[in-house]
Amino acid sequence: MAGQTKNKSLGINNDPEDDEGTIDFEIIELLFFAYRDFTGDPDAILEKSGFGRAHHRVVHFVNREPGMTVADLLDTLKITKQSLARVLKQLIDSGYIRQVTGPEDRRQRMLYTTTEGRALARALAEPQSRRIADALAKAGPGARETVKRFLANMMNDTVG
Amino acid sequence: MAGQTKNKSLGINNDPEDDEGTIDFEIIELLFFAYRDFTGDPDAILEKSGFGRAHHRVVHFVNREPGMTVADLLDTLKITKQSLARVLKQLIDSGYIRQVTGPEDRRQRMLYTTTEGRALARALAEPQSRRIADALAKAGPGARETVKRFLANMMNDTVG
DNA sequence: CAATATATGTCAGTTTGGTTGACATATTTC
DNA sequence: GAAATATGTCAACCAAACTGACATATATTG
Repeated sequence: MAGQTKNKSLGINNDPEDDEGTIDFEIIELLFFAYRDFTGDPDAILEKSGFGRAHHRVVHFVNREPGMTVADLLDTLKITKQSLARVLKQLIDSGYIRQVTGPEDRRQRMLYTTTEGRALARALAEPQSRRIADALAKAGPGARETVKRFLANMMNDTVG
Repeated sequence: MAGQTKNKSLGINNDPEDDEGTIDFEIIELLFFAYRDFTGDPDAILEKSGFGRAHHRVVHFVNREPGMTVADLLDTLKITKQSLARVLKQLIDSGYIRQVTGPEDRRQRMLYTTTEGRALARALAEPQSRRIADALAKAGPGARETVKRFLANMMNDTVG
């Protein structure tokens, strides 16, 4: 038995072993720490711009898919339009993102990064990209494909 | 050239190709979506308890390292003690976590999950663990070791 | 022993980024 | 012309972080 029994009368658990073997605490925690430090990379740049992580995500996805509509963006971020509104408005007012009335459906607003928005998106992505490259290089050959498959499978809408 | 030139006079970028090859947008986005869906797993359980993700993290780490002090926890979570205070107080008042005065240093409060806290931690970890197991299985043999190395290397304090 | 440092707790106010609900406007579709 | 859709906006609210200030108990140090 791995269990310790002292403190049992207090309802205290001090035995970390019981769940091992059934629950994958190791990768759960690696994901937590890896993602925490990964998202910390752009913070210095964001602070200079006066933006937060919400702005980061918006600039990122608009830059990646130029011409996406507001509805597309809401679907990607899985937030409400009221949440998006403030952040998007600030990015438009600051000149990082522009809206263009949809050519087919004039109700739509197609979103584009400006030159400055594009530069911001790139600056934010750069340290993250470097971190990934280093981590993959140290993880050995073939790591990129394995990690890609793993992460894709972790997503809800994975088909295969 | 991959660039489109229309809209240039408006300062609009609609060319997603420019950065590819230098910035690893693919894995940046896979990480975003994978982590978003991964952290969504426990939400249903948390809602029943009336807790949030902050509570989840506290119960998780206290359960994993029984007897850790408040300072340990702050260092792990990288938040301020004022942020931790409310969440920790709620968990103590609800009977999920207990504090024990440090046997050597009586200023310290060693943290332990109660039986209920342990059950909660396990319930929260279970769907995440299942998601990981499925993703690893589909990612092929050897995926676990590669993913572990990759994630560990993504952390700030990775030595090797 | 007195002074200082440390671990923790708490009060008060602020910020970011999310939520719901209601309603307005322009445009498209039926 | 009526209904549905895409977007925007107002208002209130909430979760979870932040800063700054201060209190208490205990440990360490001069």
